Amino acid sequence: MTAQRERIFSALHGASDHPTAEAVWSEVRTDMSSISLRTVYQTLNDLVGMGELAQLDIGPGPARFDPMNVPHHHVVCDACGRIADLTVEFPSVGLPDELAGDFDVVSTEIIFRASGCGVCRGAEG
Amino acid sequence: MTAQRERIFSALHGASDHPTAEAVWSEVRTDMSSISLRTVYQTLNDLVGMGELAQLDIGPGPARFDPMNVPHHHVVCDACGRIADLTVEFPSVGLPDELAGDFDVVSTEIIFRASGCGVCRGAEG
DNA sequence: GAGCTTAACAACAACTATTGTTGTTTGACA
DNA sequence: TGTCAAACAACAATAGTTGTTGTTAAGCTC
Ligand SMILES: [Mn+2]
Ligand SMILES: [Mn+2]
Ligand SMILES: [Zn+2]
Ligand SMILES: [Zn+2]
Repeated sequence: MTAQRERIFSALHGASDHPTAEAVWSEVRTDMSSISLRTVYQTLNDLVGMGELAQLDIGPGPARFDPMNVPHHHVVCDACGRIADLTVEFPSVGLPDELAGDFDVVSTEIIFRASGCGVCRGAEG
Repeated sequence: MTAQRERIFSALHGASDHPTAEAVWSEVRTDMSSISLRTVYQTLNDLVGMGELAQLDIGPGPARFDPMNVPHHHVVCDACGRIADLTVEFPSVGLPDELAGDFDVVSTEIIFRASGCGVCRGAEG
């Protein structure tokens, strides 16, 4: 673990908003002005590979990175882009028997999509 | 509705595999050799805007387009990229009360991720 | 059917997000 | 201190998608 890796890791754990790679870069550059965006991408990919981070690809735009390493779900506001965590479990959600033999399911993601949220509504009045 | 639009629309309804824009382009070009990829993207976007199609952004790579206009869920094989439809409903899945006031939820997507599937397994032996 | 109008089109350029490449730095260790 | 490997920064390139613009073609008027 190099200084860059540690700094990126801590930046992510300090952010609860599922930042993009560029957002992480922005944050990290306040301390390490010479770090390259390439290194941030590389490190984030490594951490995802190690299972330390999750990568969220929710709709168009850049990938978001998620420091929470317990499985959880998300609520996405399509108006402002906010992504909230949802630690609730839904044990009743499973693949029907007819498909269970076809697919080796390893995880289940639930995404609630919203047309607006408290932050949006608050921002405009 | 122009000939191009009609052809793109029919190409999508003839494909059950959630094709990419490029795949649609490939298919359509067998008949209309001069159609541009730009037109395919434009038309697909228009159809999504009209609610005739859904756009799926599942993980990295190009967007996939979905002709089924009843809400449904998906099973994704991360090994081969196959995406299967799941018309089962999960009525028990909803946003917990504590967040229901914050987010104006308009839809719910469930994605089952698989590490392999019948097609993969069959293909290698 | 010629002339006007407008929407859609093809061609091409630009852009965003991400990854490939390569030479340099850094830090562990002999 | 010299050797080595891993990680890095700089830069180039790629994939996917959208912006722009001049051209074509369909619909309407007379
Ligand atoms: Mn999360
Ligand atoms: Mn589908
Ligand atoms: Zn919002
Ligand atoms: Zn498969």
